[in-house]
Amino acid sequence: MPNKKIDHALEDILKCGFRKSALREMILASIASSDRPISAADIIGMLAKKGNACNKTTVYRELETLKKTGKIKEVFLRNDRALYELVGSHHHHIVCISCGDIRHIDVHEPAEWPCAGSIRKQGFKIIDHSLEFFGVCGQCR
Amino acid sequence: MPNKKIDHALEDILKCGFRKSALREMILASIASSDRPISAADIIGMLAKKGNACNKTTVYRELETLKKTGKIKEVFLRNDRALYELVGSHHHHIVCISCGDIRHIDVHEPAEWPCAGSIRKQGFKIIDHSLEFFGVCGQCR
DNA sequence: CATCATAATGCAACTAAGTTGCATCTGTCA
DNA sequence: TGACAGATGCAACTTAGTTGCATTATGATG
Repeated sequence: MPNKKIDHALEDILKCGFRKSALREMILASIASSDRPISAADIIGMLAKKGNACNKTTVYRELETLKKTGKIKEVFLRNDRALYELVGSHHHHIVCISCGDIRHIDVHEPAEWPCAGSIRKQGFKIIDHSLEFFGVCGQCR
Repeated sequence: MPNKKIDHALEDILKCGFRKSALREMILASIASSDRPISAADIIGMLAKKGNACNKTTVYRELETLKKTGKIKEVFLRNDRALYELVGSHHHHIVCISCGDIRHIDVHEPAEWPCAGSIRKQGFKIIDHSLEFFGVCGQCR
């Protein structure tokens, strides 16, 4: 199944001086196919299941490249492992503190947070923000 | 310097079936004395500087106890290490993606987030939330 | 289309955060 | 004050992530 979004991202990566490779495409596709942020271990597992065993070093380095080129972002939802998701529509998450399940949610946010002015006054340049809700999901209650 | 807040927390911990100990008090005091979330390694370093060398296992176990008894909370601001702060006034953070510096900020939030209703409708019980701003601090610009 | 610089990949060894089992010590309470 | 259970330290372990090095493959250029 061809994916325009992924193809476009790969072209863009090419312009940054990186190359196209089957593995790069598969790793990007894994992240794109998931409806929640996934870890390096998740990616290795997904590729292995499709018969594409892949070294963990390669995955970690690839995640670094995709991050540098702005294709994916790292999200901080638990400390034991890094999670990654496609950069795209801005959204937030609900995290179950019991089973660890993570889902996307849409939040109507103010165009400008009330605190943004005072943060800027400290000389801090805001690049991104996160808003996450922690609790117990329906399954775990 | 005696600290009422810490003494009260220790009394409360006692009621939970745990005991008072010099180390427990020092670890709690370390966290309380910092104006930003700190890591297990930070705590070990702070205690060592005061001449109170302490095993890392003890620190990790203590952090677990303090978390269970609701005295501290773990915050998710970077994946490479867990950070802890005192439970108390609800607040948020600004995180410098260049130097890693983390500071508290006060945010005027809505009493109820617009999305809270739809999250609850999914059967998810919200216990806590986080709102963090990532960017570049004045020092790093 | 052949060449070549450089990016991509894998492997093994390593680092560092955090965990576990076990022996010993100590605070609390009857 | 004696005993039980929690607190502590130590060593060994687990696991996410990193690094150095050798090999392979991509794509720009002539």
